[in-house]
Amino acid sequence: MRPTRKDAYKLFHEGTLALADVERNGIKIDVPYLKNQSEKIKKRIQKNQDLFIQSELGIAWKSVFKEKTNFDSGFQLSKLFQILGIKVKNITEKGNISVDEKSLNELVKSIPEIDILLRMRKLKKLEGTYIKNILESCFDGYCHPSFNLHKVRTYRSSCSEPNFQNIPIRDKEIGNIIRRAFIPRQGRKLLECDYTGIEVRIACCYHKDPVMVSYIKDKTKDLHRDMAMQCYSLDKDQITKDIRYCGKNKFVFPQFYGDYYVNCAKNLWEAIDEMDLKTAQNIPIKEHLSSSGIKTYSAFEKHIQKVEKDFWEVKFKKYTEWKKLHYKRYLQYGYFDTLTGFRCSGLMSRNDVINYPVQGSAFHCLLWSLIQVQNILKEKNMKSLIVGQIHDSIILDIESSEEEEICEILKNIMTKKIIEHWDWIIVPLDIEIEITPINGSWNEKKEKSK
DNA sequence: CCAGGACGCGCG
DNA sequence: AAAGCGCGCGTCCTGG
Repeated sequence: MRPTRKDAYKLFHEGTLALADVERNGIKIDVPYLKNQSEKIKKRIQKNQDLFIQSELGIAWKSVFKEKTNFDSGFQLSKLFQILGIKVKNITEKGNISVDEKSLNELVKSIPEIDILLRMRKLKKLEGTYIKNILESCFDGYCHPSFNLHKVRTYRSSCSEPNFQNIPIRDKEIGNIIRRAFIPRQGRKLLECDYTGIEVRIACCYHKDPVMVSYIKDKTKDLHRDMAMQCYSLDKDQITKDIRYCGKNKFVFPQFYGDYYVNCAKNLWEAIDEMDLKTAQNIPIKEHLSSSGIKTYSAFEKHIQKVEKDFWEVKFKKYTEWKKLHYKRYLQYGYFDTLTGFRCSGLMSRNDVINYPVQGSAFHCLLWSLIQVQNILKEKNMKSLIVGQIHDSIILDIESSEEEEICEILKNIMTKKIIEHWDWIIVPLDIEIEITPINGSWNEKKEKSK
């Protein structure tokens, strides 16, 4: 760890103490539920395996690998594909046949039993990585993950034994099963408080791009929607939730992290069929693109290249200037300092240099807030407890009667006090609060009405 | 037999 | 010229 200033040292010193409290508090686990689920999931895995063995692919697998057959082995599967002459588009970094979910999904049409294999993988991940691990690390019904501040290059935190920061949520079915196991103490609620779009906002504090700042300050503006419009050549009234999602996750964020138009174009294009994208007026996107003169993939790629050029050279000119200057300074000095006072040095790629300071400082906003909230809870002798942290969110186990006071404290610290504390924060910060019912589990969290 | 590489996959 | 950032953890597999 290389703090360059006293306040940076202080942040991590106090952060360590506060996180030690969080670790000691622990999060309550519904152990009987989890044990029951473990059995159920194991049975489902077995059922799928029985089904797969009898499938054409399963039989071929057995005839090739005999007693060594192992349906968990990606190595065997890629060998099998080679032998059977099954073509797979994607390859791994080391040049081997890729058998990840995306590659396999492309084969489902011609080999339907692949679906069973994918199902098995999902359930095994759930049981092996989550259910089993949480049960094993549970002590007296409480799980006490370790929150580390000394292990990440960007000065973010990490979490282990178990890793509380990667509990499934994107896959609804899997997410519900596992999050149902995280519960509040008797008669209480779980509360999760997120910083909304913290990395984009903290990036503004570095590049100070006026266009980006106005996107954040002006609530009628919407960058993800605007970029979705440009990428798919649409008007405002043609945008749907799915189309905006693609603008956000297949153009804007990848671009911020340093991706380039070839990948973006590919992902935006593939999403059209995968998600069956249609305009709000129900016109299929490819049809729409075609009538706007973009008839082939190659034309689409050229179009996205132009969108990218406009994005960085026209729209966010000042952002681009910062990236250039910041990287140049790194090349000159061999290091750079974050706004929060930490030094990053050593060999880094251009993308690393641009991303590290933002990722680190964004987390430091969360850490600083967590420390303040923890101190207030102690000073006021409150019963609510902080039980976890996930990069841009704090999770509390709250006494119901303290709910309103807790929300006030969170809002005050995370959106007001922090701006007073760090004068380099030049954009407003905002939070979102989600709460479970009394005795409700983590999968029942709902946004608190304001 | 163990350590570590490779891969896959979960989250922000 | 390069070509998306950060983690932890499970399994399989190879090489010492």
